[in-house]
Amino acid sequence: MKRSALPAAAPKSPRTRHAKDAPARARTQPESGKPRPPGQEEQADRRHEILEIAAELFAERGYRATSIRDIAERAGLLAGSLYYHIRSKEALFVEIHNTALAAAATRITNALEGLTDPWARLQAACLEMLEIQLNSGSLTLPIMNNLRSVPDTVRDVLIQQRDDFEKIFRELVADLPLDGDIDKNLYRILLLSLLNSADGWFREGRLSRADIAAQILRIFRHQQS
Amino acid sequence: MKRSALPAAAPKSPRTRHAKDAPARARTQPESGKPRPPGQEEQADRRHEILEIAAELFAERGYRATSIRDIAERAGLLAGSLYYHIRSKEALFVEIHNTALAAAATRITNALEGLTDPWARLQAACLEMLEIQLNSGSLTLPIMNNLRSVPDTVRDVLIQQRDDFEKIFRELVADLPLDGDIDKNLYRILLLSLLNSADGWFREGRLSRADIAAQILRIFRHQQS
DNA sequence: CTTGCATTCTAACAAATGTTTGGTTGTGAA
DNA sequence: TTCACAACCAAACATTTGTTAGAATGCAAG
Repeated sequence: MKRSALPAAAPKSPRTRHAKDAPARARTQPESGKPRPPGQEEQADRRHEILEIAAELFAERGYRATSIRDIAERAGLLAGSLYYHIRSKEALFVEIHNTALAAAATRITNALEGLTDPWARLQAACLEMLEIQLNSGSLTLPIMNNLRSVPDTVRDVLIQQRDDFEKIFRELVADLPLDGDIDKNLYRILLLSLLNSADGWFREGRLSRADIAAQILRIFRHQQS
Repeated sequence: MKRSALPAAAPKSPRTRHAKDAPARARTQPESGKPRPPGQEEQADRRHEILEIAAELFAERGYRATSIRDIAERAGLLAGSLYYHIRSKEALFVEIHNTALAAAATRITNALEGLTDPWARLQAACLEMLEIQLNSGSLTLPIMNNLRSVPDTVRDVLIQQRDDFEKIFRELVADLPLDGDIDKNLYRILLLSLLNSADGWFREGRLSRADIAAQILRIFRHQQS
């Protein structure tokens, strides 16, 4: 309710503000880390930056708790200016989710390259999924849990996209020499539920991500030969 | 954005409504199932009903996506009337969470009664936790995931309360004859993460809750003797 | 009937929300 | 210089939000 600490003054006349105070870093250079070749690829670059900022906020606060003004402020814009780059908040969220899922899929597929042992493949996938899920900075984080707070129109699209993504794990689990009385469907669902909510239980400093992946496989490995 | 279908008329003068149309079931009897001894225990009964309604809505839509007016409408009241029973939305949520955690703790403790084998105890706890998590109707459902969308002031209280609750599972896991290279802390965290997000992956009709609990233990059971 | 009390309504408030419109700026091309 | 255009600002809009204040309602006790 009261997250932003106001300057404790000027409570009157909210419509005579003269800019240069709220956006907090407007009108400075875009401060990109690279030396920035000044002639090209600058069009969709700003948009990508905005997508990353929005993804980070959505990841740490959820869809509804993240306002358009929050995203705009972090990007150094005013709220209305965001609509030059995006069509709506829902469309922004869906696009973030789609590109994140696609990026995660290719990252996991790449991490599997060269591995043949089914358990080693599963462990590599778990580790890569943990890295993805715990680096909420970049645009690779799917927000696949927390679908409760998202509007109905958005959720259906996300679920469809998520099911496509989970096909990777469906094949991984299918190749496992699991005992016959273990339901492979539930097995995969439980494993994915763990990984998807990783940022809910992960504590920095204890076990490394590789250790956790190894521990997960130590639990989920059964009837190995 | 447009969840409530308006009556498609009367767009003007929104402050001359004459009641008896919006609350949908105002002014009827409290419709309690019991024959209702009409002299007593009626004070806190209405309040309990409101807590249950709010708990159900919070569970299925999340904290921010559930408005005071949603809760009030489901209870047959107007928004302002809710404040006769509650102090604020945050306090309502915290109270729901506390009573839910307490109820869940006693349910699980009761389910453990008489069982001595550590694996049987763990399975009973898992099954009871599943029942709790999948019956979002009553006031026993903790909302322990989804803490991202909750305000900062509330989250700290919930986390403290949740840690107390998880002590039950801490002892359950401590009694397990697990292999030495399995981190019991992570083991418990992963198991709880599964159970807490159960309503995110459970699909009605496939496996029964008891089957799922058995499957979970088939996965998490190691080095048994 | 009257009084008191519990419960709900009516009506508004300020703030926050997603979004739109029209203007302003800088920059590169002509 | 002029032109065009991409990117942003300024200012508002209509809703929705949590919350409050005061007036009605009904019911039980006196």
